[in-house]
Amino acid sequence: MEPNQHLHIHVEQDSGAHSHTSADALPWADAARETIRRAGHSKGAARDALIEIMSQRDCAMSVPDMEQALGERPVGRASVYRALELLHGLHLITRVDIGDGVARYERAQLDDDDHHHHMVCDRCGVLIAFDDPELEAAIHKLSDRLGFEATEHEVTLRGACPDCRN
Amino acid sequence: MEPNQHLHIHVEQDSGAHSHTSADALPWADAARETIRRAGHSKGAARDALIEIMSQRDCAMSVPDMEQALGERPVGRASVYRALELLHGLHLITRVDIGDGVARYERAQLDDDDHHHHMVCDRCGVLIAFDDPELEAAIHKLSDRLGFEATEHEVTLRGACPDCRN
DNA sequence: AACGAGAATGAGACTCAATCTCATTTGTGT
DNA sequence: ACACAAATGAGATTGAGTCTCATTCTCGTT
Repeated sequence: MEPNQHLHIHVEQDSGAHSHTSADALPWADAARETIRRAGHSKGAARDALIEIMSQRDCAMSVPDMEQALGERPVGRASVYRALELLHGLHLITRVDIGDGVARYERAQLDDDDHHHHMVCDRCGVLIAFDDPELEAAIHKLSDRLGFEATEHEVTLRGACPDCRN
Repeated sequence: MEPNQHLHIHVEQDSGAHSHTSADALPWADAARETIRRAGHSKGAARDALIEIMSQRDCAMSVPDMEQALGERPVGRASVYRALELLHGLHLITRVDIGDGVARYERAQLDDDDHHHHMVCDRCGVLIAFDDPELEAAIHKLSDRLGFEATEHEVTLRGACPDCRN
């Protein structure tokens, strides 16, 4: 029932396949470090290690996940949270909240071509990512009408995944 | 910066005004108690007090909010969480997660005419409820296409509210 | 109305993510 | 190399949420 599995689905409207591999990992790490430098920050080992870890994973990670992934490297809790705060403030990562009281974070997409949301299966706990142009369009139109300048949005579906429906 | 203010907005497409008053409060409390009874549960003072509190508020409440609202009445923490679990399981309340690590709950709408989502202002912390038929339609089409049986969904917009844009 | 099985309750211990403090280490410009 | 500022980490602290278990209450039965 823990979200330890991850899938990615792309809802096709018309075009071809859409890959969700970690091909963008390295460019993201570089872009992140560059953005941080330009924002006037010194470099630091803890933050660098965290960027390294996050660049290697496609799926949303919790802080405990990160601490485990860091393993060898001794990175203090406080530094992890500080780094996440900075990365989030610079829109380099996105916060994902699936409702279990644990914040998760994942790389923000450089091209907003790859923007996506999540479904959580109530039964097996699987976390499935998906993206849907039609949904994005509805959200953009909506925030315009509301006069709300939305810098971020998050959509979470909860229910039974295809496997658990059987 | 705390979500202590609440507004409700309805995005009109065609029809007339839509009220978001607590007119439905009493029917909801009755329906809730009836549903619980039919589900085979005995009645209990703590749960009843909680239903009373929740029926009087339109906006999403956190557990600390509820404990404060209960004030006089001595309701144990455990009973509050148990009652919420039961109410949620019976779809009588909806869980709202605005990303501050505190779960909030609000009455589920009896008619799904009044289903809504939330915007959180990053600056002043105001929590604004809205509903949009177009967004709902996009989500329903989406979950059909995904083969995901979504019993619940949640949309959260983050950014600057109309007031804070100035 | 008294009885008893099972449900509901509450005090408080406990877990764990997240925050805060502050002394120490590291990075950077001079 | 020097000095100041930024980054780091160990550990204390907070606070939401969970768990346990003894007690109280409900409700059908007698």
